[in-house]
Amino acid sequence: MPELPEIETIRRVLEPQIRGRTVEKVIVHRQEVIACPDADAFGRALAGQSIGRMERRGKFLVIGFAAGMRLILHLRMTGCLLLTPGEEPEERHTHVVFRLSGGQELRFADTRRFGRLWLVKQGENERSGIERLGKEPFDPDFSAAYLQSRLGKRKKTIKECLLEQRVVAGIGNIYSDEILFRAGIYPARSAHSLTGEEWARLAETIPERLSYFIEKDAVTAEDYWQARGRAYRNAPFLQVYGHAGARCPVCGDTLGHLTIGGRSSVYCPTCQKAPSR
DNA sequence: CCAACCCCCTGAACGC
DNA sequence: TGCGTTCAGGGGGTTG
Repeated sequence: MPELPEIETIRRVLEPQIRGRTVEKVIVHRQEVIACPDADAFGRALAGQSIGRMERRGKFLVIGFAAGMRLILHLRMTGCLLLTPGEEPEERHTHVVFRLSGGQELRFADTRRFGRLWLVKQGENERSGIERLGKEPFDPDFSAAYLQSRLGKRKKTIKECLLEQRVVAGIGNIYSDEILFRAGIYPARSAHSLTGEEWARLAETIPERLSYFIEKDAVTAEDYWQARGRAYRNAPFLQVYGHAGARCPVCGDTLGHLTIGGRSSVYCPTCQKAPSR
């Protein structure tokens, strides 16, 4: 589910609420969601630790502890993090519970169990993939030159390229469609067919769209809790994703649908011209 | 390096 | 209404 804007929202809501709290106890219902170390070592290492900063890198969340220890989380499709009073009944599919000082619990729930947690010491990354991520869209070095150097010779479609976390960190299926629509680029174009001007437009549009959706996604701690950690509010602002068959908000043409790299894609046939051939 | 394919799970929506 | 099928906004691993 969540892509960069939603992960950023979770970070903004939770960080001020959990920072400085102590993890009193860890309860693991499903060991398989803990990628490393094993569940016992995971709980032992965290017990008594004080929570430091919570950061985002791509679609990963990283919670810092003393001595450089980090808890890395990836929510994948259906994972969610909920901070809730300990006396509240557990949501279905709650797999890991962090009991915090003050009576609150931080709970990781995930219907499909694709999400993973890694607890790593300073310098380690344990194949979480976080070390292999490409540039953050908000990195000052993020540029047309960077995109072109990484993708300019690729045969793959530009849409598939935007989904590659090793190139740009944080874009998923929804926002790749929104970005390509905004940039006026047909999603099934081969990356190597893009012009310099188009790379420049993409480099501008990627951070622009992502910040726009981060703002639209803003939510209070109370609303986040009410929605049980699933307060995704961007749907009303999506221009193309989920709107195949509807009118293009810019030109009024009928939005089309394509399958690209096995992923559903929506685009405007007028605003995003397909190559003639 | 790259592309093509496989796998992991549950639940909602769809089609008959 | 019921039931089988398809699809979903994530990523990793293996093979050629």
